[in-house]
Amino acid sequence: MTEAKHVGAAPATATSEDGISPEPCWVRVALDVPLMGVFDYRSAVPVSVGVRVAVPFGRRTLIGLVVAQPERPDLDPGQIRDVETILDDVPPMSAAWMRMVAFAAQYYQRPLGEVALPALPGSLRKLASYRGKRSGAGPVARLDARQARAGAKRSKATGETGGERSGAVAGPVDVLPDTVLNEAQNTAVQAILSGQGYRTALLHGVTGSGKTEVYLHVARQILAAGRQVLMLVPEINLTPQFEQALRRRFEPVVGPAGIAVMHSGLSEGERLQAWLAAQRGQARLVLGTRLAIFAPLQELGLIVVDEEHDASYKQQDGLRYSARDLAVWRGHDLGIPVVLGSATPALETWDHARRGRYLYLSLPERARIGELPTIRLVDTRRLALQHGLSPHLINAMRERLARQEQVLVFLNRRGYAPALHCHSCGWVGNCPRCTAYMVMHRDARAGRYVMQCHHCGWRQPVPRACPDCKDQDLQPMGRGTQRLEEHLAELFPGARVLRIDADSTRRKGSAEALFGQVHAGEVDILIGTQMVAKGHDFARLGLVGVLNADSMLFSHDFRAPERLFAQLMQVAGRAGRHLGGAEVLVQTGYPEQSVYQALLRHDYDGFADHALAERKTAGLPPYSYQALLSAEARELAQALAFLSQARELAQNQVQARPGATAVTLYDPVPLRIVRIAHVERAQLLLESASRQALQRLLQVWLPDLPMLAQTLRVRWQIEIDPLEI
DNA sequence: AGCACGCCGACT
DNA sequence: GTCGGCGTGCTC
Repeated sequence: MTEAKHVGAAPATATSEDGISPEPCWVRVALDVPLMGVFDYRSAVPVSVGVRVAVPFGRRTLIGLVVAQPERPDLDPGQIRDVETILDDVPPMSAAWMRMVAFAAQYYQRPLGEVALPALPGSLRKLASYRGKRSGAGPVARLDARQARAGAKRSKATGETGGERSGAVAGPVDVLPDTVLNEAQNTAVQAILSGQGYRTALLHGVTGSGKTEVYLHVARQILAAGRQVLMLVPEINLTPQFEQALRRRFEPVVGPAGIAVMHSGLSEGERLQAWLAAQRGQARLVLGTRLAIFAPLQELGLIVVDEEHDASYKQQDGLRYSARDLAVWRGHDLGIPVVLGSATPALETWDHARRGRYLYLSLPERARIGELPTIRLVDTRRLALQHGLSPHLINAMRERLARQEQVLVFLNRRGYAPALHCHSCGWVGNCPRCTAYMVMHRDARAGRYVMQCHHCGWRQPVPRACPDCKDQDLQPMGRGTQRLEEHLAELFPGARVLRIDADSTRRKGSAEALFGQVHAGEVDILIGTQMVAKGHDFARLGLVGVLNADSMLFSHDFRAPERLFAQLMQVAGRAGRHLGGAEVLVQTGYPEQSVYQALLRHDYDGFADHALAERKTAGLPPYSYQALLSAEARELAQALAFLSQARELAQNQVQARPGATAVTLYDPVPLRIVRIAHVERAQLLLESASRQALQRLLQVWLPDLPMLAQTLRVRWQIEIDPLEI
């Protein structure tokens, strides 16, 4: 047995004073490998649960997390290897944190290590950060040393002695200059704070109704009570103003170090710094994207999830967790309040509120000046459209522009035209690697057009003639934001037109710059994709035109109307918060659709109740629970074969347990876009009225799949509570 | 997922 | 003769 080395604090003593080796200790370690289960190791000294260790694994060494100290190992002791290093440069992860990752691993059907380790900053889980570097002390010691040096430099410069410790809330919190709340906001704050222990509240209010003020007032009380606050937002880059607001309000109390930001855009060092600040209790308030739900917060007293309906809370690769759902779980586990805020709550959330499982708090009107914009539908079925624009919209734009107001034209389709089409033979340009149209793009710098695949990134020049019939009459089909920009510039020659989409904001910081132009009033007509729908409050925006909204309705996904409603409400919310009399024109060929009718009345409640009734009839979520098995292979047939054999295995499992709540196994189906980058994909949906029944089936079924996948040469993954099917 | 072992093609 | 292609087998 070799002696485990320590990194950081106290050295380990493997042998006692008299030189006799004590009994070895067993440690159970979670590793970030795609193998179900945990791995036992031998250690000379006991290692607490929640401590990281470096262990040999096959031919390499990995950092793992100790999850148990078993009496006996699972394996024959002869097969068990020794812990190489105990990494005790940070305190053990708390029992509560361990519970959370264990729950997530179990619920999302992944190995514990694949959840726990990626939840740590990279430098704490990669051995490279402990090797080779000078002083060898590891990333934490290096960071602390650097900060101590920086601190010494600062205090030398300012003549101060002590460092700025902001571990605890300093001074009376009531000194804060707080805004005055309206009655509904006040009621909400009181209701959230009045309960004892766990409680999830749905804070329902349109854009501008003052949800943020409610968060801030509640947070202030929690901070004053000496607890930490976690605030989640969908995308940190779209809401730097959120951080500004927090800093303005809370920096005087908790200090600059009292607020930490966590998102995927941070560098390795910044990430570690924020994580340590949270872990050590220096950060009292953590603002972050979905990954921040795993922040180690020992004194957590409140979790806020802003725009809780937003799909960004669901991770779409690796561990497919929902940060919103984990927030509710964590709040429940810790016995603390959770606030879910939205103008258009997810129907799952709405259902909980309706049943009284969540506290329902409504902020009915806009808190500040301004009224809700008027929404009008423009029935495009009998209209002659000009470049896709109805006469109504064009006229309304004229009027608004004449009044020096800004106009937003919303079109959720980037590029010049969604396809290239041959008028004589009907050929349409497809991606050579995918079963998808190539999108025509205008390369502004080169002044010419290129074809681009939005699924795999493939690019090629625009063909001069049709590859099939050699006809040269190739025409762009449909309209993207670039083409719309061109048309609008022709239609409104005097107007300053700006386009904001993923293409025009590719370079870092350019989104900020473009939004800045809009805010500064340097833009008359703004063209935007969904990028413009989130977060920004355009003070001088008098009119929003929505093009092509119907395309979202045609999606086969049962959540399409819900997403459309949320998106349109969100876009409508951009308009005239301070202006008054703002208007939203939605062009549609289906004005009688209930989504649009509800939208006209700003009637989320009506829409949601109607949609829920439909879901209930159809047995769809939230009245059932789903899991999605997807498979990819070179040939669709392989993927389908894997899925149908998997389905058979599941069928056997279902039949083996009569009396259990039924789990429906649908037929395997190819994905709508079958091939992406030469990989063909299919999926199998599982559904049950009982979450437990579904979970139990998955537990016995999934272990059979790796072998099946290997023989059929198929890659697969399981997603729990899929958002898109 | 890595990482190595293991057998078959074009080259310093 | 090797370098290297990725098939498959294993990891407490």
